[in-house]
Amino acid sequence: MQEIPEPSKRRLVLLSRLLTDRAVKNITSVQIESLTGWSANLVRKDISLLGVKCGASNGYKVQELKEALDKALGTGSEKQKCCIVGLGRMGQVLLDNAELEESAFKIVAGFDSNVNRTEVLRSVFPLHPTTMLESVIKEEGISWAILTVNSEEAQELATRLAVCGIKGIVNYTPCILSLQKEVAIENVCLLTALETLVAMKKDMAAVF
Amino acid sequence: MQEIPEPSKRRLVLLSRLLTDRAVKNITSVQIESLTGWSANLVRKDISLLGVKCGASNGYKVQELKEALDKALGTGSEKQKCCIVGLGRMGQVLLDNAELEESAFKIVAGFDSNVNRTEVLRSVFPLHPTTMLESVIKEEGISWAILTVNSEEAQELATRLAVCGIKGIVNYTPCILSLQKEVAIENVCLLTALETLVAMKKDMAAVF
DNA sequence: ATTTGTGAACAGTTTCACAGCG
DNA sequence: CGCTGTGAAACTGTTCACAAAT
Repeated sequence: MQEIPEPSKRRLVLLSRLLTDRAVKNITSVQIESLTGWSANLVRKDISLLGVKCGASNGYKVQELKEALDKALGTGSEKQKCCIVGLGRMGQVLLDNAELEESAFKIVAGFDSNVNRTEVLRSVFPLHPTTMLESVIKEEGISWAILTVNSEEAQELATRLAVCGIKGIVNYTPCILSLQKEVAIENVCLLTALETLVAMKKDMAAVF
Repeated sequence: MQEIPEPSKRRLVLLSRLLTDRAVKNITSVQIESLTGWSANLVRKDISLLGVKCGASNGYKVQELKEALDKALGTGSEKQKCCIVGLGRMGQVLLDNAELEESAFKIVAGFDSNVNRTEVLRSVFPLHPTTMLESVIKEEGISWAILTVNSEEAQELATRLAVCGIKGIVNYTPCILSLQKEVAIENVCLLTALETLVAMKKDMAAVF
């Protein structure tokens, strides 16, 4: 009994996505290789970590594999509650984002320090002033946060979210958030992503 | 002479960010550890890969370290040209994104298959119909793309970008893009980020 | 016959321990 | 003498090769 490696988890999340809406009944590790670029060997190893055997001479059964993935990834069961912190331009786009419609996630609250916004903006879930952050997160049992505030507020609000017991933050700000390692962070800011692309493509020879 | 490991590159990108606008002259690996969660040993190893020696008994010289990072990461020199593909709600938010203002990146073109949008929307750089994608990218010498189209168009446009010789794509769509591995991809879609957070926090025990 | 599943070998990454330097 | 810089050790993740399964 061992823990699934982090790189494998990241690939398995994407594999689950790859399998959704796929019309075929079966898929082989070689087909997955050609779709993702991960070696067929690696794909098989990753899947074997799930502890299910849903493949044979004609490849994996897509349906069974998808179910095993969702179960292992925690994406299958009931809806995970999220909140949006920061209702500026980016936050507003994510507010009524159809993307999450058929997903395992549900946004149940929005916050902004500008009361004008929380009163004027319309959404299917309630919007609150940031002063209510702690109480609403506790009452609603929110586990995940989407951070779309401006840079000046980012660390302070991240800290408050962490104190609330939030399990993870999707960070749209360019700030490096300093939090205890129990809080997972995914940095999705455009600038960071672009810089990472450049670093990946650059042949950075270590000088040795 | 060896290549810098990918995990190190990703950390170094974030380290560079951490150092910007930092008022202090010096910073130690232990301070970086407390800000980032990476062990001080790892921080020193990462920095040593740059081949510069900018630290001593009172820590690293922030200025020198920052310069070495930007040089190694390719983020220091002249502006990198980017384009936005897809001018829906997300694309529009990124259009006049102040975030890139003082960065190494410059958006020089936007594309959308809806000519209404390319004609009505205002921005400091020109907007073109998607039919112009190949010619504009070639003429402008654009290296990086920000993909904000809807899911249906994502793979087709990614393929066209790859054919143009684009070096990397920041993927805002929930699609898994299939491209030759010369094209770097950073997935920043909200759904993927949330699913990754859940997977990271879940104690996924491999069944052995 | 073809493809999975997996232990063992290999490669990559991180940690450790301590020499060297300001 | 505290902190960096770095080989060597320990650990983690990937590839390989082939037995098992259908």
